[in-house]
Amino acid sequence: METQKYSYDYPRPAVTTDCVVFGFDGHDLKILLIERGIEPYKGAWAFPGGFLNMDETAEQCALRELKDETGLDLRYIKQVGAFSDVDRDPRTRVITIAFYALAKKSEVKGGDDAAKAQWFALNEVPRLAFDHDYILRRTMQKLREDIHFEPIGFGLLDEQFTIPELQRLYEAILGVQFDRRNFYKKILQTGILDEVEDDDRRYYGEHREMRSMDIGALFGSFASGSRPSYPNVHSDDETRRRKGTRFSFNKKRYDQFKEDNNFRLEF
Amino acid sequence: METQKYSYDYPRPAVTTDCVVFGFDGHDLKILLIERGIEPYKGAWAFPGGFLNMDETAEQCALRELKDETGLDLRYIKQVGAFSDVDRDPRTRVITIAFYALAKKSEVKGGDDAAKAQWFALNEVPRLAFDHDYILRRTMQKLREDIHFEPIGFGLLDEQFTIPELQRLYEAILGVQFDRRNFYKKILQTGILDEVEDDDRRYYGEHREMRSMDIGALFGSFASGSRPSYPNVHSDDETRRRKGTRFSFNKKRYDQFKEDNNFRLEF
DNA sequence: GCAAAAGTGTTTCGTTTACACCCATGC
DNA sequence: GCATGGGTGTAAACGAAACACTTTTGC
Repeated sequence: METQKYSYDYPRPAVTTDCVVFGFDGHDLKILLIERGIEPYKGAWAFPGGFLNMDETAEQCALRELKDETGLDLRYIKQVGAFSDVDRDPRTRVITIAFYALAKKSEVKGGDDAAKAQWFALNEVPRLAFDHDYILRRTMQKLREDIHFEPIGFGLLDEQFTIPELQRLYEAILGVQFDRRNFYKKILQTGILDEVEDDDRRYYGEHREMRSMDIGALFGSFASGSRPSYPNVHSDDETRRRKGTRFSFNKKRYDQFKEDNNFRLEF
Repeated sequence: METQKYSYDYPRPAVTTDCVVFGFDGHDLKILLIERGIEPYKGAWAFPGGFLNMDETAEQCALRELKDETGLDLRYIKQVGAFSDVDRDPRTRVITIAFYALAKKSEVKGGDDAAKAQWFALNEVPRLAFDHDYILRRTMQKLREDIHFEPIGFGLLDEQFTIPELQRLYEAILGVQFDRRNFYKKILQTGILDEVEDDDRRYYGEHREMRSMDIGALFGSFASGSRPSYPNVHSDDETRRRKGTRFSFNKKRYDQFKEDNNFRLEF
């Protein structure tokens, strides 16, 4: 190994990114962790992430590391913040920029490809490496705040979903229970959901790409420099007709609704 | 100048902090800028900030640089996020972690001590150096979001204030107008304000220190490692009796109110 | 056919909004 | 004394919350 190749007038911290990936299997909110293969914290679970390259933004770094380490090829992440405690990494001074990402139901199922990556339900998360326990707590806080401003629910569901699925998701994120009738009323009267006709269900596969672009436009504040690519589509059993009336998300009406309501969708 | 003293196996970006300081003079929301004395962007206005030392957190760095460059000795800042565009600094790869801070009315008045520091009303902000225009936009967004979760209004006012002052502040931050009667009703029925008795006003000076500690406890999520110090108290004319009924902020009732209302104080 | 989950309306209550006049202060 | 800003109550409209039964689906 060549050492000491890069020199500067003043000391510099190393900079990494970490990505908290949320997934929802229809009942529980989960996060994706990888088991560390090297010291420090060898054998402990941690968020996917790694060192920043000089020619990429933090967003690009987080997405690249996520793909390398878990096989997940997502496109939209949101920054949680920088974590800069002096001793957070025992090796050297490391500052990390944390993000969270939303994986769709189908992607959660396909996620175990990568060797050491594994989904954990939120209440079964083991003790994590570094300060990742703290980062997780902060990220959960941010997710709960952001859900009022961003269509997070729809980033975690596939194109078509039922209202009870959406309700369970909101309940999992916010940790509360809603009355089913009130939830139906509230979400339907916003007009942001389109009921999916029976005929459309058969063409479900062809709609996927559109759906991806919609979400991209929605998260306008997200990673600006990320290049387009397509998610790993797993046409599992559940893609076919399930019980319940299926809905899809109408971006145009969502934008309209946000403008009319001070950019809030409250539950 | 000795060069190249610090060497690493892999390239590292430089890391800086920037601090957007908000102040409120009773009518306009202002921010504190410094005129750059060196290239790049010599002569342009920018946020106070500078390079991170190896033995300090980003929060500590931002507070230190703020004091060095503007004379403001604040204690509570909140992180906006990391900005990592590859070309945001023409010299070398620089990542900045941005914060915002709240200065009290009295501190705004005393702020011009420092040579090149100057307060600008939000609608009179000049074009800024680096990507600071963008950082400012993002910071304003965050401030508008945070005002629902944190007692930001009270961080920008002195210990005693009138309800119309508080209303003007909310209006300045959110960019909307409220009905005066409804504002009174709403803020008073929360119970988080204590009316200041005439007698108490004379002891105002002695209450200042308590007030500082209250705010510290409130912003529990703020800089954890910051060391205690006391603000520059400017006993200007307005410390003495002004027109209008004066109120102070009751931390205990505020905490209670937040718990009862899902941590939101909506306007 | 039985259990579990989906789907639907109405009433009550509290919150938000709209609105006008008198009072105190400073010039 | 006049202009500016401070201080107060009520009624109407709206949105949130509470609440039970029928239908459909999966086994």
